[in-house]
Amino acid sequence: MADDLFKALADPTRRRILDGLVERDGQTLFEICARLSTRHGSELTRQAISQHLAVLEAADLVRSRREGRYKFHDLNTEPLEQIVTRWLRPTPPENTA
Amino acid sequence: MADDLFKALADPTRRRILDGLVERDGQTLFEICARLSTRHGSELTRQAISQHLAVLEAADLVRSRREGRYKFHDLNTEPLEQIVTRWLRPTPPENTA
DNA sequence: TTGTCAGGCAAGTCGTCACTTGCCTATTGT
DNA sequence: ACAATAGGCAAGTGACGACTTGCCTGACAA
Repeated sequence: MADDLFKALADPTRRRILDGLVERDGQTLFEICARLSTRHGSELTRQAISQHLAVLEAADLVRSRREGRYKFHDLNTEPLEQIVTRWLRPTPPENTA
Repeated sequence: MADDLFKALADPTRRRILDGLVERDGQTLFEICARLSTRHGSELTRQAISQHLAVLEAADLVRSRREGRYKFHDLNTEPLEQIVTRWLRPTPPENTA
């Protein structure tokens, strides 16, 4: 679980995909490809991106819904929450003795 | 920079090292080895751990200070802050010390 | 129905990463 | 001085990950 999460974040392309989904949620595979190509000079194949999306889905960072021949990808930031809280000193409980 | 950070977090052993440093900061290499061995059943070589520490240092997640023949390793959580804030919807700055 | 568009599966290549082995340096204690 | 301790450097191996190529399925429009 945590393994999938950090593995997913380890790749720069996948991080850029997440960046793109923050800007605009619910993109299709081709939209994501186009974005990576124009925004950043990515020359990756559609299949490459598709595989990246699979990894992101495995980490539950991206969820997909199918509609007809389209498949939309939505960002899920939930898993990110636990990342920092794992290593940050137990934040000062403020008013808990 | 971000590249080093996520690469560093991608490995489970390195994450456990960070866990250990949260518990007890300023450990030496041998202490870290011992911890990984006892706490988790790690049977990794000293050199393996040493290399992991180098990666963590490259990501600035760990800082080391040398004293005589000892080298102490300190956790630095600073780089972790930017992780979540990258993808979380712009959170209200409110408490920026 | 046929062509096109969005996406998927599978195998193969290549590079990188984790880990080991072997040897070396520096500091400390007796 | 000598041995033991804490750590470092470098080359080699094996596995996994990123990416490509080639082909296939399913949905929609003419």
